[in-house]
Amino acid sequence: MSIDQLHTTLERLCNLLRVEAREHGAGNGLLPVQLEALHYLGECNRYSDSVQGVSEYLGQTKGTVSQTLKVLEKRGLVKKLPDSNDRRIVHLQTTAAGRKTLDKVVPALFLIEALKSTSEAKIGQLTEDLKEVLRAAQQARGAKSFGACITCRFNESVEGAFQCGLTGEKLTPKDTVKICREHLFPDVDCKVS
Amino acid sequence: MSIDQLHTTLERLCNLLRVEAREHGAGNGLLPVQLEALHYLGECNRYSDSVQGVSEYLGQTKGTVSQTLKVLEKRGLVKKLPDSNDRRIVHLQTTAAGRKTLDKVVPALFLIEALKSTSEAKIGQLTEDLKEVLRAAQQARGAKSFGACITCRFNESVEGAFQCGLTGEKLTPKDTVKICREHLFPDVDCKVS
DNA sequence: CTTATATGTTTCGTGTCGAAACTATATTGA
DNA sequence: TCAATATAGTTTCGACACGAAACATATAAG
Repeated sequence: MSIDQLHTTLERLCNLLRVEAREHGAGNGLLPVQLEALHYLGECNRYSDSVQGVSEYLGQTKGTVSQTLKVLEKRGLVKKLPDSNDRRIVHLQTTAAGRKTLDKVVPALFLIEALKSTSEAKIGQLTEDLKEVLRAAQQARGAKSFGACITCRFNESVEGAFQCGLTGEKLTPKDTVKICREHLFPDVDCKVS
Repeated sequence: MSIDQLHTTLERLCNLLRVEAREHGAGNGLLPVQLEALHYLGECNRYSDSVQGVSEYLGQTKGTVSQTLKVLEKRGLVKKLPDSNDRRIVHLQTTAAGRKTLDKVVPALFLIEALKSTSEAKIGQLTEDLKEVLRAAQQARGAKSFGACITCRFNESVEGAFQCGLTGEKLTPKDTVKICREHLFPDVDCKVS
C-alpha cells in the first residue's frame, strides 16, 4: 500500500534527522530532545513558551520536560522569567547563545546539501504538502496544531493591526508568525476549554 | 528560508511518529526503537538481516543494537539463524508474531486517518518526492541507500530472471523489492569495497 | 472558605545508548 | 602456512532520557 511507503520514508528521514541531531548536539553537549525543545522555544509565542507548552509539543510529561529545560538553562541557552499575571507560570526565552546554537543546527546540514539542486518552487510545494499532512495528522491524533497566529481562527485584523481574540492582546506582525499552543485552524471544530 | 520550514515540518511529523510508536509499542511492551528495528527486519533481504545491517540502518552502535535485538528475540518477534557459509553471521528473521505486530503498527493509525480524504495520486506524488529527498539526504550524509534490489546497479536481468551481480545469486521477484544494505543507485559514484 | 484544578519540581525505577573490552570466525599476505 | 589483521557479534559499565507519582504552590470554582 502507498501509505506504507510514505510511513517508511518518513520514518527513515526521521532517523537521519535524529542521527544528525545526535552528532551535532554532541558537539554542543546537547541531546536530540534538548535541541528539539530549544527549537520549539525559538519559534513559539509568549502564550506557549512554558513547561506545559513544551510538554504538549514534544508529547512528553511535564516532569521529563522540566529536567530537559533545566539542562538548557544551565547551559545558558534559555532564560526563565516569571509571568507577571499568573505566578504559577514560568516563561522560557531563548538567549543569544541559544539562538546561535539553533542557527548552527537548523536546518540540518544534510537537508541543505540534499536540496542543493532542487528548485525553490519544488521545495515550497513539498513543504506545503507536508504541512497539509501534518495538519491532518495532528487533528487525527487529537494533538494541538501549534500553528502561527496568522492562520488562527482567533486572530483578528482590525485596521491593519492584529489582535488575539482569545486573550484580547495586540499582536505585532512579528508575533503573528510565531507558533501558539492555543492555535486553531478556522475550519476545525472548536474545542476551546 | 524555505528549507527551514521543511525541516521544522519534518521534525514535527517525526515527533508524532515517535509519540504514536511509544503509545502503541507500550501495548506490546516495545519501545519506538525496537519497533523500528522490527520494521527494518521485516523489509530487508537476506544480505541485510544481521546485527550489522540494523546498526547501519538505525545509525546506532552494534552493542546497542545487539541489546535491542535480544529483546525482540525474547518477545518471540524475531528468530536467530546462523549463516550457512560464514559462522560469524547471524540472520534475524521476523516470526509470524513479529509480522502480526508490524501489521498493527505500520502504517501509523494517524497517517491512515490523516490521508483518508487524500487522493491515491496525491499520496503517491508526495511519497515519490520524499523518496527523492531521502535519496539525496542519504548521499549527503554518506549513509547507505538501503534501496530495493530492483533499483540497484548490481541487479542483472537475464532472460526474465533476476540476479545480484555482487553475490552472483539468483533473485526471485519477491527478493527484488526487499531493501539491501549493499544497494547502490545506478547514477551514484561507485564505492564498493 | 473550602475544594478543585493548573503549573511546575523532585525523586525514583526502568531501560536506551555509546564506549570499550572481549570472543570467535574469516581473510590477508609474507 | 601461519601470523597479523579485519569483521560479526556480545557483554559490561556509566550517563542520562523518560514516565509515574508525590509534592509545592497558585489560581479558580462552588
